[in-house]
Amino acid sequence: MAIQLFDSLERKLKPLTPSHADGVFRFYNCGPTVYAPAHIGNFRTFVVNDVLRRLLELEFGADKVKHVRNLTDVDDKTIRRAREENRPLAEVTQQWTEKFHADCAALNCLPPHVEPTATGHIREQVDMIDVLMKKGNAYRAADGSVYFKVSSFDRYGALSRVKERELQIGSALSGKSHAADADEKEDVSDFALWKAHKLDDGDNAWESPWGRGRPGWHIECSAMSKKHLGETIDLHTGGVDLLFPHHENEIAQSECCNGVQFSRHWYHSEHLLVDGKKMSKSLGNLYTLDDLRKIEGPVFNPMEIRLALMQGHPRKQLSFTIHSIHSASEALGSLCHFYDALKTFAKPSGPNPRSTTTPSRQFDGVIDSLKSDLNFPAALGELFRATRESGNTSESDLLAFERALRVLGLKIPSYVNLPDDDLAEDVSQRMTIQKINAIPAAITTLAEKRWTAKLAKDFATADALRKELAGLGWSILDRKDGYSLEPAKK
RNA sequence: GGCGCGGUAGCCAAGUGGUAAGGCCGAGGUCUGCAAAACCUCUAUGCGUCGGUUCAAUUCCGACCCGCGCCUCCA
Repeated sequence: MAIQLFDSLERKLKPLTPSHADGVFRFYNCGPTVYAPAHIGNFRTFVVNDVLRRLLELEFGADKVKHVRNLTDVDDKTIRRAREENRPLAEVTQQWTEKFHADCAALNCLPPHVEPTATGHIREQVDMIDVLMKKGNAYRAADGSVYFKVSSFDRYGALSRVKERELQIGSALSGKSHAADADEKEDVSDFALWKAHKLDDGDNAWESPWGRGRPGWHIECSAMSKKHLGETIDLHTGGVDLLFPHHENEIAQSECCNGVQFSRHWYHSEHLLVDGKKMSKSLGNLYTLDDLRKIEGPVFNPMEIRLALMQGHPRKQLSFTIHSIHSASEALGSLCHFYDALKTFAKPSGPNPRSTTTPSRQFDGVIDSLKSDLNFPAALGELFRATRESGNTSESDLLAFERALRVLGLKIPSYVNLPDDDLAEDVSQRMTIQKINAIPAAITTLAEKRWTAKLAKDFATADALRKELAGLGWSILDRKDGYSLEPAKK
């Protein structure tokens, strides 16, 4: 069964297939603008794309997928941030690039094979603009900026189905002018390919045939996609808000420049909603990973966030609340127990059983649901259902479970390690160790006292100490041969 | 005004022309000094409202109500 994915352009499910002779599936995903920490809405999109990447690799082979995701490191926002902080642009974007990478790693998102930057591809962008100028799809305005002439491209609006005329009406009705560039453009719909240098841009300008300036936002993806994946790519993805104008403009630029189809397939993931609205600073409902880390404290596990972000269908808006994390946390906990039980009872049959055992079909429903338009809720439903129905004894079930987890990109904290465990990456987060490290000495002392009292069957004292610990925000959990401490659940 | 999406149990959320996956919460049970954990069981005669088509509609069609997004260099 081929991977079926909704195509935003043709508006129907289509199978994903590589089109180039080398069999490599070419996949471009619009990345972040690096001027601030990404919020969890951004990460919803990146998690969706991460699962897609993992699914593609499962389908075509790890060496048959090329995933490119750009970094926008020069635009109004990055420049403004650098100016406000009185720092060089490159320093600011470097800082936020590193933060982005750290957050992605925490969420277990695989790095793309190529992560090109806009400032690293000025030449490629200039070259494309040059072709567009020569072909008559672009013009230079009085101030030295270069604009794409939307009326020169018949198919403009095919993706967003927004007709040029309606666009103008819309602009007029909303009473908002396209402020900065409005005066120089021949038509409201035209968009900047090259922005002439302004005072506020500072040093952030490059030479071009049209004078000093910097590239417009849209051209970077066209240029970098072309350079790293070729003129026709197999899939282009991003958040819905990029559908118009960003992706519409990319199609116009690339197809006018190259004369061939730009992307064979378009895919857009929907927004994460918080309090029923799209996240925004002005509404005060914007969460970064660090915001959630602060709220959750020492029990914070980024996998809970990943799981929470996967609760809804990627093409539908998803409601996120703090309760979502709690819900995901509990669900993840049950997966942990299942995984431990499976590892304990599914006795390895040889020195390296994983290499000779075939995964069972127990968790195929997970993969099948993902292949069916990335149906996350259905896939997770299958995961939990199959978990409950599993006999807990089969080694091939263990392999099947691990394969399902890998595609979902879920890392499961585990107390049990098999001697031949090749899943170091998947069990690297040792919950116990993390938690023990975070326990203050005073708490440990109280817990020891309570344990002693319990062994002496002095339950009154033991219960009093448990209460005291609870008051301090810690719960004590008795185990078979001891106890463990955990921060009290909220 | 244009374009698009959605309204399913307390919350989140799949799905189907033939009678509602899954997760969380809640309830009961087993276990346990207690608690927790774990495990088991239960929890929508109903899928925004009103019509229509049909042997049969939550699922198709129409109208209406409500919510959200894009039309601003927002994932």
